[in-house]
Amino acid sequence: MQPLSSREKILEVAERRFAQRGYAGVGLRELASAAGLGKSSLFHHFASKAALYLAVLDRVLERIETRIGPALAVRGTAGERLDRALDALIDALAEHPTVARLLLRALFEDDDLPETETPEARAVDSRLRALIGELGRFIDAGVANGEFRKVSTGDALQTLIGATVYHFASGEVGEVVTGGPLFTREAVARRKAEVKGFVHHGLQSPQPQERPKESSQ
Amino acid sequence: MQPLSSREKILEVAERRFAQRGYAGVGLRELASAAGLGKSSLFHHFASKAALYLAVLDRVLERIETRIGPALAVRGTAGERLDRALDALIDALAEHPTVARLLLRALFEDDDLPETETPEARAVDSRLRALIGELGRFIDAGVANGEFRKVSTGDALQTLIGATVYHFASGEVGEVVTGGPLFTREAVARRKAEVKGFVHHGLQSPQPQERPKESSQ
DNA sequence: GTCTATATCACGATAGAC
DNA sequence: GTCTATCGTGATATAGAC
Repeated sequence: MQPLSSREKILEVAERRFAQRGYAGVGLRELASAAGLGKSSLFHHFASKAALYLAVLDRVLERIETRIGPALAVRGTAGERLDRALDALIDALAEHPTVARLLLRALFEDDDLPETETPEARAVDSRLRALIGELGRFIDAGVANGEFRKVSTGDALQTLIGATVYHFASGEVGEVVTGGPLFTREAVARRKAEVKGFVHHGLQSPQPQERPKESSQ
Repeated sequence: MQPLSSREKILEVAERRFAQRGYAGVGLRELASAAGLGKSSLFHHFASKAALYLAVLDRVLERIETRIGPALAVRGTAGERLDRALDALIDALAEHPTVARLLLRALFEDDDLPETETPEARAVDSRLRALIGELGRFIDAGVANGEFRKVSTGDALQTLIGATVYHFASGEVGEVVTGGPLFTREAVARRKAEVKGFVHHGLQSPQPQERPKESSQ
């Protein structure tokens, strides 16, 4: 693998910084020098700070798409496909702590961006809508064929996003809640199992007072 | 009710601004004039921007505590108490769109604050830990008496936080996902029902291909 | 308790040499 | 494609009059 181009190096550094401190919290001077460049050189590669931020977001969404698309395309019951999609999504989020944080910050940092009518912004927006639409149609299909309960598709999707994206973005608070790190192999594997278990069976056991000592972990 | 004191007015305005644009995105000048004051007068009421931010957070956590505490203290099965706690939490989050956003931003904006060793910061931290501990012990109890599945307490708690806090913080993205507003009375009521339904029954129906047309909405 | 004025600094962005 | 220098602006915070 050849060494990173300046553009790629900038994107890499920017992803970490934006995930950690948010759009407004990152200064281009600091970012440039962390990428081994002078501040002005950034403007040769990206038209503005907002354009750089959107390029970072786009790259992350593209990575997630690449993982989830094939998982949803697999044949099988809706339950099986859901398991695969959750595994793929969690793998994408667990790959690096920046991913979930960027996604979660992007929820409300739209307000922060100076212009929202640029072509880059519309590209990110349509990528996100495509991903949401894909997952939504998939849940709909499961409800339609009777395999899933008659849930509100949108609310179910929100719950799944919360269970995955929020979790891996939750940082120190999440470590307090779970009592340990979030990104070790064991923690990620446990999260996958717990989310799938929660989705499949629900929190409340079907037989309240019966054989309380058997279920798998 | 007497008119708001300057301090209260500042806290009110600051809560909206910090929720909307984040810690780094808010300028004290703009904030002060929105509160009807000169910029320098803020420093008479709060020692620094960070202290103001922490005061805002503390006030929000206090409001949530006030709602959830009584709900958890009620007698009943773990399932009933869970329903009450979820209702109380969702009511607190739905009261004003700032609440969930502030909480979610607080997850990662700790990195943004200049000092984390001030007494105010420790007050917020201990308030948060108390709330988490309370909810955790409550789930533990439900698992211990066999009413809940043998889930990982921390992961279940993370899922519940995601289903509630994330949802009401999700803004425009959440509106795209659910296909409508998040804070209308109907949307909040539907969210309560969906979250409780999801928690109780799980997404996958117990009898995959049977009576697919009956369950409640 | 609020104000004006100011100190100090960092920000995003541009100009233009090399 | 990277650099130095600089513009204009707005940031947090302080000093001190009223």
